[in-house]
Amino acid sequence: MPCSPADPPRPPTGLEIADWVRQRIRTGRFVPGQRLVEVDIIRQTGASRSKVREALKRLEGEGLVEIEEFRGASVRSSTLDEVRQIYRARMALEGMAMHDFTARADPAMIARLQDLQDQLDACVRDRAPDRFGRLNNEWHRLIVEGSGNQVIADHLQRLNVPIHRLLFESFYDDERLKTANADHRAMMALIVAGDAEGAERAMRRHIGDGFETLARIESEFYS
Amino acid sequence: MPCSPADPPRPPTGLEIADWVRQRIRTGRFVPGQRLVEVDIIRQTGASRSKVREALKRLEGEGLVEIEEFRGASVRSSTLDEVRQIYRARMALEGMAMHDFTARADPAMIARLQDLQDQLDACVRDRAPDRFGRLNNEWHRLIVEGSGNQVIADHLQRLNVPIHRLLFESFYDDERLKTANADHRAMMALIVAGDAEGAERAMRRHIGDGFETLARIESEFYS
DNA sequence: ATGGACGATATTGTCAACAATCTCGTCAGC
DNA sequence: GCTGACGAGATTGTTGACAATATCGTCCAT
Repeated sequence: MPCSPADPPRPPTGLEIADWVRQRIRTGRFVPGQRLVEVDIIRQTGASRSKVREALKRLEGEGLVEIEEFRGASVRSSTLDEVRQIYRARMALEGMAMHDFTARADPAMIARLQDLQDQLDACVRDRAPDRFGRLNNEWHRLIVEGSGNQVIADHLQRLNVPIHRLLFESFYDDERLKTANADHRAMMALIVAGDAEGAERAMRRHIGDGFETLARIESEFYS
Repeated sequence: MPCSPADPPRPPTGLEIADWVRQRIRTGRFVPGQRLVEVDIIRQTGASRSKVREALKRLEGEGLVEIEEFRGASVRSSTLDEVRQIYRARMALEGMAMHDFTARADPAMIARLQDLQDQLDACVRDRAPDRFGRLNNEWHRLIVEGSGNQVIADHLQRLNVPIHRLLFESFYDDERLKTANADHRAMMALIVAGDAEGAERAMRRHIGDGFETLARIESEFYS
């Protein structure tokens, strides 16, 4: 079993450290307000201090982390109003992505989307909110990637990081799960019909409804 | 003349260096493809090397510069297709900002907007495309700031940096100047009438037309 | 017990020296 | 003249030591 000779213990790069921290923020392993002490990250990742500092600066630029002089980095927390603003931006950008996707979609992409849709239907039948959440993210990502607009894709990816957990939360409400899936099916129909404007409107409504549900569920967590 | 005792030669911070470089990229003092040599920036700004490197990394995160290992930073250049994608994102976000502005606008904001509009009219009469460009930027910024959505404002600011020069270019076409100003006046009317959806559609058309004009003018500069 | 001054420790910010790599001119060989 | 190897200088990447500041426990006076 010849193991490849050129990949053993390579020290992580700044980008990798940033990914590592970002991942942990997304999944809730690092919670808002938590301090990110350089030495701890060094110990856990094996990176050098420069790389860790570089990564934290990068995450500050993304708005994920707050850095105070001589007090270091901590996970930034969002207010409910900021979440609302993020959802508003998502409505705009994902709506536009849906518009362009519909105008460009070829049969192969539509087939991939249909495949995902079938799996989502199965999740609704089986009451599998967690899996539904994952596939739902895939579904949205497919639309955005298929829109042919990498700029919008990048900005959406950044917007989604701070609300990653919330993107799963609302599907534990069975009613919301069904509504969301019905939205998806309706959008599929509009895509197939080539109705770009209709699909865009539907996407915006869909995301707007998602926030309303969320606001009801989560409002207790915010001031 | 007591000069304040606590502001003498303070070394620039990383953020200030980033602003300094960003400004020079925006105004075309640094052109796409140009190498940004650390020592040169140090000499011109008086910052330490750490700060300069920090600033360049930050700008890389913003997509403004490209950093290659052991080759350093250079100003990233955009293809025409990327400019198109940026304009598409602007249509989405500024459209949404216009929607929310119209729904929220109070008399004071509308008055400030009207004031700017009067000055824009004067520029059209006087054939002052340069001043028109500056005031036009102000006009758009006022809409976005007044929308009450800082997230959208931030993302738009980032989107605008690489196309800053282009935002002035098309107004040297007298026809475009008049059309754009007519768009503005029409949007003002929709805002006053409280027609948020109409204003959003108008803004999207306005930006879309801006790109079309640009694409005609500038297409020769891109492959 | 309480509040405030003090100091030890922990943590972050800065800098300069050194290492790694690239760039570009030079020159030998064909 | 052309090509490719070579090497000096230029530029970037990395590390470690040191400085500046914050944190938190301790002790003393009241």
